[in-house]
Amino acid sequence: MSPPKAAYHHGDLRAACVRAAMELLEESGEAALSLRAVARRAGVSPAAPYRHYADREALVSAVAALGYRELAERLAAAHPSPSTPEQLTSVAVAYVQFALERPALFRIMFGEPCDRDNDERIAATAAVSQYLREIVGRVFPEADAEAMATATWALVHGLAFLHLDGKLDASTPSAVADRVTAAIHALLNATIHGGHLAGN
Amino acid sequence: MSPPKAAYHHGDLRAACVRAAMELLEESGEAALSLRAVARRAGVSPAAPYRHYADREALVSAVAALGYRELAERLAAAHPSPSTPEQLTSVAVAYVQFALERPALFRIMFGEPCDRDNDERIAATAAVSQYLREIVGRVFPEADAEAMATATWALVHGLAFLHLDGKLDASTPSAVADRVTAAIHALLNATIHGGHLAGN
DNA sequence: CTAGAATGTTTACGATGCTTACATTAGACC
DNA sequence: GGTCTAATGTAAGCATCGTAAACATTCTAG
Repeated sequence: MSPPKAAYHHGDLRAACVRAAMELLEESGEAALSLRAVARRAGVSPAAPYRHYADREALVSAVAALGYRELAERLAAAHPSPSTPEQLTSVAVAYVQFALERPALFRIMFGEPCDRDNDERIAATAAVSQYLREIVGRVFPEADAEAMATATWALVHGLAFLHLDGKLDASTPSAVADRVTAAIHALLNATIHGGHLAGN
Repeated sequence: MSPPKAAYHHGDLRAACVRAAMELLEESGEAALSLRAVARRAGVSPAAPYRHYADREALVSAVAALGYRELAERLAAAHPSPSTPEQLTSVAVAYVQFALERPALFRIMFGEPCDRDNDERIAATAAVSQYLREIVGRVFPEADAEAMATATWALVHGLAFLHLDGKLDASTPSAVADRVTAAIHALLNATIHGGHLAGN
């Protein structure tokens, strides 16, 4: 059907590996994500994936890159182009919920020493970063865009991890959404002893 | 010398294991942290650690717990009891720098599916959380303490991870400190289209 | 149709986590 | 002091893993 040009013996082992890896990850967590298991699931010998991925980490990076793309979709689905703090908040909630719905994937995307040489990965995270910067620029036009984008990403990213690690209660999605919303509002409304902080 | 009561065959394998594990972690990263390597370094048979730790994860949890304690010390050293935003910021910088100086440890503390049954670990993270809440209560007495503490921790935690993962440049400590400071200031000074956000 | 390149397979090695059965030693009791 | 028991460490072994090398198969170009 599609032009991925049906391949030799298997069909398209390269893609099948990422797919199998993603499935294993979602089904049984990161511990279950072994190259051998991926090969088994793809119906192929244990050494076959090495024709397409230099080592285990290369495969993991490919999975992470896919994860970034899916995260981007998810954020866009929450709101295509937020321009108010409320809309920004809904994107933040989507970010955290993505992390909670796919914890193993999220950990692979962010919780591992990352492969800085993987182009796919670099491009994917640059896209997320870029997307965030645009949003922040719209929502906080008066702020230092760079610093504000960093702060926003960090805030949301931190909320995701703290929930993921059980540091914050994540038993129900709505509790999470409320906490994320409250945290963002608290920060934005913070009045420092009634005044403003000295400029950066 | 000290009263740790010299033990049986080894001396104090339990403690020696955490120490060896921490060393391996700092020297060669998480990948090098195997139970066998720990046993080797402690000069003991590969199965010996199992007398003290049910499995690999139990040892890792012990290392993480130690990490929490060291992080707490580090934060206290930055400022014993911060009560201004500037002092809070210096604690935040210390948090991020701890993560960058001991990346493997930090990842083990926060980047792994955590063992929720480990008392040491629970107590240690509760302490950090409690400490943060006190600070925030002093610095932002008018804010919703709960939400504000959450937001602050998340912001700092997120900054740590984004630097750790190369999403933000962490080449020099001062660049990191500047960015952390700028991010916090940007958020606290954010004027949402000139106004405030609707209550919680 | 043939040759070479691309793709998978077999087999093997060393390392790991963990279990079971066994050996040693420390310390309590008499 | 001598003996018993439980705490501690050892030996040996299993299943799994990542990865490499040699080999086989199949696609594609000429």
